[in-house]
Amino acid sequence: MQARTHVTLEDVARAAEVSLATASRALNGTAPVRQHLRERVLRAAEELAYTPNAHARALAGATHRTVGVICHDVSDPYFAAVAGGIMRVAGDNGMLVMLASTFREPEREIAYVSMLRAERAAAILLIGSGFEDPDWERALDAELDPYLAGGGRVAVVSRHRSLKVDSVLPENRAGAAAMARSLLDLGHRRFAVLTGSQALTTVSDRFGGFRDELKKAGVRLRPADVVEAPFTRDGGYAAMSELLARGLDATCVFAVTDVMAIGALSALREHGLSVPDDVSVAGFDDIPIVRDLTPPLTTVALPLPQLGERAMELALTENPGRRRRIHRMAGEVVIRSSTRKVSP
Amino acid sequence: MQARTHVTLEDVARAAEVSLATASRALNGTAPVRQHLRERVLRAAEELAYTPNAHARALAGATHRTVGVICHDVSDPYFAAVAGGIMRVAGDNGMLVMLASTFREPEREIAYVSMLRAERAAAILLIGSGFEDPDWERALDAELDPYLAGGGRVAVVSRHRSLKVDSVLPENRAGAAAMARSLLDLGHRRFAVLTGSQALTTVSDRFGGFRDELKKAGVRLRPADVVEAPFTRDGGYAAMSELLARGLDATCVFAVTDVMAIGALSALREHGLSVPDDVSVAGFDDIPIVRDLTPPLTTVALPLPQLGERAMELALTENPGRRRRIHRMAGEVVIRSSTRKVSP
DNA sequence: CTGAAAGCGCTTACAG
DNA sequence: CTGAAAGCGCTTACAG
Repeated sequence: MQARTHVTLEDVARAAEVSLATASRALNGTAPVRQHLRERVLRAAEELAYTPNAHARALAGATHRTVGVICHDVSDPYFAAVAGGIMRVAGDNGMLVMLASTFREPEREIAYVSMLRAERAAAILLIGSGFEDPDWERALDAELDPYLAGGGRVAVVSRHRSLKVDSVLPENRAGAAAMARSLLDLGHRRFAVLTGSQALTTVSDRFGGFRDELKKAGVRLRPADVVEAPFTRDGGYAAMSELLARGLDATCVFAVTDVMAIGALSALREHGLSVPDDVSVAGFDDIPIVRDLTPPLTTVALPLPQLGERAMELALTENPGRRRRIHRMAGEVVIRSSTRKVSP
Repeated sequence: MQARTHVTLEDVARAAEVSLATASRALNGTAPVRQHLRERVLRAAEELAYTPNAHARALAGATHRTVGVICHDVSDPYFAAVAGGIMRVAGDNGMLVMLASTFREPEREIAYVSMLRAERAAAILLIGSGFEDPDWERALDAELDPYLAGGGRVAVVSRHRSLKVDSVLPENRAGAAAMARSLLDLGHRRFAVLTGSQALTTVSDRFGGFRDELKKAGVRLRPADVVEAPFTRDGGYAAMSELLARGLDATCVFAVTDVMAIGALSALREHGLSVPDDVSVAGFDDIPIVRDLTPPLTTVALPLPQLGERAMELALTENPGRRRRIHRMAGEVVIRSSTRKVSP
């Protein structure tokens, strides 16, 4: 066992020959302290390499500058981009971020909310699609409700929530519909779609928006045209491979995320098919890497870092009306070279 | 102002009609408590949605399950991959990770170490290349030394440190040398190198290893063959563009990181040059995306998630000998299609 | 096995 | 402006 001997405020006060209260005030600037005393305190703190104990401060009532962020997977490029925005705003506000990866296990998410609650985080951010699962929603609310009741702030990105929490909502449905229109405009009539689990609200919104817009134009998606796979690069690769094995007859493949589209692109290349000459491919998100692909990917661009920034700002900002604030973020179709015009 | 009323252990004890001590022991299992009392406590805690105050626990002496991780930028694919490993091990050990992005500002790094020290994090991980800057080293040590003296654990990835801290060290120099040999074997004799700031130890190791190995083979790099730029995709793009503007006469371009290589690839494509037919390109790191590029990138593969896992394990594991433990991780040259054979 | 009490390291009314 | 003291919410010897 290591002797965990820390320098305390009391050590500083003694060295500076002042009271605890004066040392505290000098260090925090919370109340005026005469110049020469302040200097003595600061010098003592410096010499002793004093660092206040954040736990003691938090316990004694000072506000704790810590926010919790829960995501599915830090190493996913989508989240990495959103996290960039979160970290920027957090850093600018002197907040420390506690980050947790759930690896898409709902129980982990609930466990982390509980830990963050225990840490008395000033705010909790939930990033990424939730599940349409009433049991899970209920268990999550059981953690979130008392947290909110205790004055905690919660903001979510990409989640429909019955709860009254502030939300940043990408317009998934509208974005996917706009993409459908763009692809129809290019002349495509036969589509295939690569989706993740339909239990994820993001997936069902994007898929639904795409499918409904096609339907309006009289284009139907048959069940065989839709392949569901994990929400990852390898999922996209697997889904595309399956489609190819069945004999692809679409002229255009829409993947509900760029990450899946990247896997699809690799599957097509390995299969000897050329994009966009043999088949067009489109994605959703506009993660940074997709413009460096060959061909660069057509996609629905979401302002990823801003999603994180807005969420952080909502969480950091007082909510006077106490009503749920919703910040919608539109996606924009960006046509790059992975899609081409065809004659219908 | 919000009334931050939390349910406390005292509330639970009262509801269960036991003493504070018994409630604490029942909840933590730190000492035997008779069955019927324990059940009463657990039920009361459940009903009141009680969450222990982590600050009070930490202050009262319980160990705090929190680790701090400091990196340059969460949204960099290199770090995202390393972070994946860190989060996995942290999650398996029930630790909460506090993550900070320095955006390559040395002062921020020092400020974050100080914050993590205040948080009494059980361990601090420093991920990513340090600078060769004595002032900064000294200021950092001034924070780290008292932390270590207080029983804190520190582990670093990709850093040379004079300090006695556990380290995970990718073999940058050897990896770059191996890459040089592979490229020489392919017949290349005229090289260009895209580097980041030479003040970063990672850069100087990789660049040095590459250059020295070429020299052994009698191949010299002229100053004009080396372009320094920011350690990012855009830096690689800019460096490559500059090289092209000057009239590229190399048959092979080595970028000291994959991220820079990606930018270089895009610059080449926009310039109408084909890789590898017109020029070969190689990188370093093997971030996940590079195998999905067209052409897939030749690179020195580092086991990125393992770098994070090892660092976390070092930090979580008692160090009996109290000596600096160094975990070296070899890189492996992976030849993909971005490089081709040429006749010298 | 159980409880009363001290103590962790701060902050902040409350007097002066 | 300064200090003595209470209190934040726990854990853990110390008695019993």
